[in-house]
Amino acid sequence: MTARKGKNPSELEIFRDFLKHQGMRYTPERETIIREIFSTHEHFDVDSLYLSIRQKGHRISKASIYRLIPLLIQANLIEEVFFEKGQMHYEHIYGHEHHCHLRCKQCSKIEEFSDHRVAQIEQDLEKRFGYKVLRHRLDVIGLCKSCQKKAAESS
Amino acid sequence: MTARKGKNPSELEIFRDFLKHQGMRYTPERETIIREIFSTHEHFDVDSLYLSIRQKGHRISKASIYRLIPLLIQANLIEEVFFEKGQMHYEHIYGHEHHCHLRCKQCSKIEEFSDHRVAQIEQDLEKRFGYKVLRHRLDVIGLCKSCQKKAAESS
DNA sequence: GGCTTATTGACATTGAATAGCAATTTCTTT
DNA sequence: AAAGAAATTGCTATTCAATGTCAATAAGCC
Repeated sequence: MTARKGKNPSELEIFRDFLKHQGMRYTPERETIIREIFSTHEHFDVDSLYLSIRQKGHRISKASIYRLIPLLIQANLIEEVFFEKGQMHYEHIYGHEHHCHLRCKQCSKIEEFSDHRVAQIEQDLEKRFGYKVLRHRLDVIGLCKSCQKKAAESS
Repeated sequence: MTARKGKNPSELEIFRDFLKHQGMRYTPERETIIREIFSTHEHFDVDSLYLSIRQKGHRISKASIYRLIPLLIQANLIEEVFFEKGQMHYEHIYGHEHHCHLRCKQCSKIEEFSDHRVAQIEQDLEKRFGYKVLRHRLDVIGLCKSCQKKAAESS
């Protein structure tokens, strides 16, 4: 399906360049973690990432994950999505169509969507405030269909 | 300026009703905390709120603040804005014109803005996904004018 | 291969947020 | 207005995500 024609650099190549530029080193541990992050398009937190890496038989310490995340953010490969139950949640943004989130306040279900009007808003903001816009995060919070039904029944 | 004509209930009245509805109690401690939150339109975190309450001579424990915040969120009086340096930041949403944030990635400066197109997006989402939309949060991240200048100089 | 220095992993530490509990205080019910 | 049931407060102890420390290891350059 997504036949990569060798034109876009992979996330690993990008990160390798990023590290070299900073005088840092490319290690097997870092590669393993990045491969795992990019193996799905799901959101993740440090704990779930750690577990899925372990389940695949790799022995990597949690500290290495914690240390890698700020670097991946700096390299624009992942970003913070939301903070829930005491843990930050992330998702990779490279190689993944940008999208916004529609979240149910009650059951935490998430729908993804995108809307070109946000890009227009960004352009206007650049003109109005003189910012160079890098990215945005739009979270819409509401009640999903079934939670509305439940709420109506219990009133 | 903002002559309150007694028509809109105050945040305290709303919260009082909310508490009664839940079988909970209205206490002087809760009133003091709410008054402090609504005395400015600034963002706050638990620590800064605790300090400003103490500076006004009130003796309220931090635990009471931590316990009150989820209630205020439930009552739709405040909401989480962003998580930074290990602390959640909040702002009150009742009695305060809704707005979005344009944040500088480098220096953390924040510009507030609002845009009617977001309301249109919400309406479309309700139709498309069958959600009842309650609110949204749009954070645009970029580089402010002076940080762009700095970046250009040091390249 | 050898050298410099970043990185790893294990453990200790920090600090925001939560839980437990006795002493109070609210609020309803006489 | 007084009493009683139950929620709340403030203190302390606890949890646990995230960070710091440091010796051992390994990457990357010559």
